[in-house]
Amino acid sequence: MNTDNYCPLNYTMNLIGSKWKPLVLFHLLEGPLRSGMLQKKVPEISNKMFTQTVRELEKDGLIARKVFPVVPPKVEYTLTARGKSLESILKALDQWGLEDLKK
Amino acid sequence: MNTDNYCPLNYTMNLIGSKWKPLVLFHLLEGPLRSGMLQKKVPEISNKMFTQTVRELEKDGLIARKVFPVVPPKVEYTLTARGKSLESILKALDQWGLEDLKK
DNA sequence: ACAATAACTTACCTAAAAGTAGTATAGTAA
DNA sequence: TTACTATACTACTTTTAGGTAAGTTATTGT
Repeated sequence: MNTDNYCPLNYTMNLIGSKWKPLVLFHLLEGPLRSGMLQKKVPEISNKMFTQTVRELEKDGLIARKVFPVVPPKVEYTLTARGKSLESILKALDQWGLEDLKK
Repeated sequence: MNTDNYCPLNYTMNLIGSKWKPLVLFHLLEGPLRSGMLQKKVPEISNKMFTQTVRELEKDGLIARKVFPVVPPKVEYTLTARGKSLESILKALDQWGLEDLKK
C-alpha cells in the first residue's frame, strides 16, 4: 500500500463509485420519493439491485428510509444532509453528460 | 425501458462510472505521466485492471497514449480536452471526500 | 373466500469483473 | 550470455455483480 499517494477521491469512490448509486441519489435531489417511484426513475435497474443499492446508501447515511405502517406497504426515501451535500457534484455529472452528448 | 426518465447522468456513468476510471483521470490532472508512475498513484489497482482501464479511457477519448520507441518501453498518458473537461468534477469528488472524512 | 396491492426477501443461476502468475519484447549494462 | 528494464498481454481462477422467478406480508375491495 502506497500511503504517499493516498487521496480522498478513493474514499469518495468507495462510497458512491458504482453504477447505480449516483443515479439513485440524483433522482432524490428533487425531494423524497416512495420506493416504487424511485425505482421507476432508474428503469434499467432490477428489483434486486435496487434494494441492494438503497440498503447500502442507507447504511452509509446518504439516504434515509421511512416506513409507513400501512397496507400495502409504503416506504419513502429521502436524501440525508450527507446525501444532499453531493447535490452539486451529481448535477455537474449530469450536466457534463448533457454537454458531452452535443459533440 | 422508461424513456421519460432518461437522464444524461446515465451516459456519464457509462463513461466514467467505475471504480478506477475517476482515480486514473484524477492523477493525470497535474500533467502527463508515464505508465509506471501513473499506476503507482493508484496502488490498489492490479496490473491487469490498470491496462484495461487506460485502454478504455483511451478508446473513449478521455486520455491519450503516447509511445516512445525506446527500450525499455516508455509510454506516457495525457488527458485529452475531453478528459480535462472533467477536472472540476474530479476535484469536487476529491474535495467532497476530504470534507466528509472530517466528520 | 380470494385477488390485488407495495415493498421487499430469498434461492438459484449466469455473466462480468478482477486477481494471479507467467510470458514477450529488445536493447543495454554486467 | 545473462540479467535487467518498463510495458503489456494472456490463460487461468476466483470473486462479485447481476438477473429471474418465486414467496411473504396484512389489509382492503370484490
